[in-house]
Amino acid sequence: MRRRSRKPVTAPRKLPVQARSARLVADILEAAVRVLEREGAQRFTTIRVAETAGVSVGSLYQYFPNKQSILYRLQVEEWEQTGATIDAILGDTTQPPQQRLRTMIRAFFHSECEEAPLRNALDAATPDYHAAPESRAKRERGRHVVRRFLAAAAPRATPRQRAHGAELVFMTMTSVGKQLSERRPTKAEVNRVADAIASMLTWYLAQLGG
Amino acid sequence: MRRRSRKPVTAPRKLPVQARSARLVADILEAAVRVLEREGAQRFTTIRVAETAGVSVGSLYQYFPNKQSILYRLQVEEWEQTGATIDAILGDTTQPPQQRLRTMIRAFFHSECEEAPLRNALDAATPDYHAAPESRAKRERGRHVVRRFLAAAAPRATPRQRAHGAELVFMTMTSVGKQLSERRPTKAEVNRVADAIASMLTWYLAQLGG
DNA sequence: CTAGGATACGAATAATTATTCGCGTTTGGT
DNA sequence: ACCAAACGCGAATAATTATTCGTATCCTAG
Repeated sequence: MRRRSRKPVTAPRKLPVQARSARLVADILEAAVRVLEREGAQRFTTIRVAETAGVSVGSLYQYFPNKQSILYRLQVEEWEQTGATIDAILGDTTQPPQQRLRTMIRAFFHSECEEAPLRNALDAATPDYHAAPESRAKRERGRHVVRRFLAAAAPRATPRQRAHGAELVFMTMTSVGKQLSERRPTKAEVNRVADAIASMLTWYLAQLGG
Repeated sequence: MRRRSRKPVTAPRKLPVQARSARLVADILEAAVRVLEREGAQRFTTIRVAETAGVSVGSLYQYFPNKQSILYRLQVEEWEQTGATIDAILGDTTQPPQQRLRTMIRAFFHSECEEAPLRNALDAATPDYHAAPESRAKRERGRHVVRRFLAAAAPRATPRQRAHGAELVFMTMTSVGKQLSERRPTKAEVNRVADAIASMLTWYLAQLGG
């Protein structure tokens, strides 16, 4: 299956310099998404990705040191995108905090549900991604954004309380969003659950010192 | 890797009739748990399980039709145990509903965290377990228990509201519990999160018609 | 005590997979 | 037009794995 390799899985073997290789890398990443969505984590193989992309395995391995690196790259891109969305909504100071929280959770849940097959397969294919420093850094940044939001949402809380509150908001949001996405819910269901979660968290933050 | 087989993965190939084979089956299940805990889902192989159990692969395949059936059996046993605990706590009418909810969530979270390596590996090793009818039945029973509890916790809510409430309680509890367990938290952290979640859910149920 | 079913064994089988490597092709600068 | 580097290829390699099956051993009923 796998040869032993302790090299960092994220370091590319070679960087694309000509236009054709840049397109090749893009094609591979796009194909990887399609393979994950259509075949699932179990059937995510380098040969299948290469075939789907219309290139050969050898070409794939010229720009990705191993299979994991493709998956890691997709994970990073996923989180960067949703992270930016969260950041934008929570930082929109033209809205009152509770409105921001509700809007953000709705957006997050819908995003999770729309890309459910991809995200679930991606999570299943990268069982140790959470331990990776990249993942920890991304989530730390997410928690930081939420913590800054809490300065507005719970101004009278102590820093310690705010840290706990941010952790709770972040954890509840991400975990419920993930589980909800596994059920393939309707839009109405998503909104219902999102609003319930947002209401509970709003109440919690008010208790904390809103 | 795997030969095609469309037979139900849960049907045992043969039932143990003599004492030694009954012990063999027990040894295999016990070894499977240890392999999952110590090696993880990725390294869960039939040979490793057989070796750990001190038996041969051939013997293993005499009582389990395939690798999946071992994992499915462990999943079923896991959920039966925690399901019974939830049932007992929520049904204890000597306590007020909000107290029951808090106790149950604490117990559930601690149970999840204590067995985190096993549960996480088990989930990773059975990516399609949630689609299996056995799993759906177990969770349906769990939701039913929560729904019955809501009759006491939110007596003035409509049946529809109670159904939604039960879904929310169940989903929040299981998803947050799972995510929490992945962080290897201290007991104090577990209690803090459990109490926060319990408080939020209690407030939500009160809004619903407590 | 003994035969026949139950049990246990583990090397062999067959399939799958990640990754490599040598060779032919294309590209872009001069 | 030419050449060196970049690129692309895919059969070959090596490792791993689930599962089978022929054979040897054990247990128990009669």
